[in-house]
Amino acid sequence: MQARANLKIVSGGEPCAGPGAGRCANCGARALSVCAQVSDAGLSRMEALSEEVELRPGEILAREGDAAAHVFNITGGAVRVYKLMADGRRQIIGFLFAGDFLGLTSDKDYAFSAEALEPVTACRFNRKGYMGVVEQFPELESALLSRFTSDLSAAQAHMLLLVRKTARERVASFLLDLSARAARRGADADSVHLVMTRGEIADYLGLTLETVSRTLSALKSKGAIRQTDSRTYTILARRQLEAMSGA
Amino acid sequence: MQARANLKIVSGGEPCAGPGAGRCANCGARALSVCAQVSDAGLSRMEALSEEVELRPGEILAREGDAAAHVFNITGGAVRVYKLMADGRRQIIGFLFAGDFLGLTSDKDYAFSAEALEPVTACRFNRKGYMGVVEQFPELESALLSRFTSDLSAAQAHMLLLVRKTARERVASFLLDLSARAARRGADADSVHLVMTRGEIADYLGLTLETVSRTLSALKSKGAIRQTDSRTYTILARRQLEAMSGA
DNA sequence: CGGCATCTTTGATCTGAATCAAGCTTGAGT
DNA sequence: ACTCAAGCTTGATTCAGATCAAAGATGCCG
Repeated sequence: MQARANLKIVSGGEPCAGPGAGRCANCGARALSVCAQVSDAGLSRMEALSEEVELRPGEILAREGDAAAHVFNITGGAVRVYKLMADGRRQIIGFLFAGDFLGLTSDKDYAFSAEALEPVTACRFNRKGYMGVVEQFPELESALLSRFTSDLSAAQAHMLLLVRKTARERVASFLLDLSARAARRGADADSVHLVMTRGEIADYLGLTLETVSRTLSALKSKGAIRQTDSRTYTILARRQLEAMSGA
Repeated sequence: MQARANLKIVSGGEPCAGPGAGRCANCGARALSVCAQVSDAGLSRMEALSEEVELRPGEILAREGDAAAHVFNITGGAVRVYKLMADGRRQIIGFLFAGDFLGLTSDKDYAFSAEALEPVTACRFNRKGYMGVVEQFPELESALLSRFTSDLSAAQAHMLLLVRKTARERVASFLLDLSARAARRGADADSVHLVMTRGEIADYLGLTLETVSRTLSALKSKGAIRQTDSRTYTILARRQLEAMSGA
């Protein structure tokens, strides 16, 4: 099973090679790379819990309130994670790409929903088994803690954005963030491809789709970005964009 | 040293007795109560790392960007946790009361600042030592993971509030949240005492202090709450308040 | 008790982004 | 190549909450 490759422990923390797509042994391994000392026994128990899955756009990986059955290690494609209010108002919590994890929780149920934006490939684990194995390997557990720490601090930074930044600052921050993620995947940092719609960006940034569209147009006419096609932008003046992103 | 009492392991997860103030052995213990099996050796190592501290209003427990030296278990008083933008815009991430933890992170540095609102008593640990001991006791570690999980899901719920809720929904949610915390501490759930200023509430809810004041006045004139003094409100119509809190 | 600083309330006005409203572009399916 | 639906852009208008402004309340300290 190909998925096993995702658990192979690599020596260092070398950057994920390929530009996002397909199987990427390093993506998964990098996330766990602190645990080079994990015994073969532990590793093979992990492998036994894993299963490779593919999801079509629109397919649901997790639904808010449902029992948290799985942990996913995304190996390709893009996922949106969101919460809904009773009356349908939606907040997108974040977007996940290759190398990201989903469903790590010690709660019984998922606290959010997650849906594939594009065709997604992922390595899926039984959550209880996963958490059980993690508990037995301190190195894995501290990797998990540091993942939570960084998720939490990202959530807090995003709160700051949502409450205190203007529409322009939010959109500029968003483009820079996607650019940084592209760079981490080894792709061209100046070419930002939006896999999500304007409406989804809006729901992530706390704006409306019209405001996102207008703001992108404004950044374009200021010469900070150039639009290749309706979903791809090139960053022309990174410095300027950073200045507009508000800290 | 009194602080040791905070680490005493209690049998169940019984609610913290006193209404917030002073030393409360159960508060600390409750947070760690899953680990009834921790050996005496582990417990005494924890105790050796602990130290009781008192802080005056305005004193800083942690500063964003500084080395994360300590973990605090708040035993009395109230703390505000916040982030700043370069130009001074402030976002309050949350308020902490007796029983809450601060500084649990696997990052080198604090990602936020924290300041005492009232006189605060806390049990302070050397963070590295604390994390080290935690790693050796799986029960402690999974308590920590579940704390992170709930912090993260609280942060995500707060994002939803910040982006999608109206001013009235935010203020109603805030009052209900404080009421729930009071109930957990064993205090009267219908009497909500605000230890923070209108400006601090505003910075937490993503509003201005004028809007918070106006909204409280509006809730008062609708008969949902009654004002005892400028910092204390009584919930008169909880059902109504819940309906106004938007999900 | 009195004086001063801090916090709170309320009113008047302004404004950034939402909402309402057309067209326009893109791409998948036939 | 044509059709239709989904997504995007742009314009006009509205509105919730911000900002500006000015009294009251509260409370601390000498």
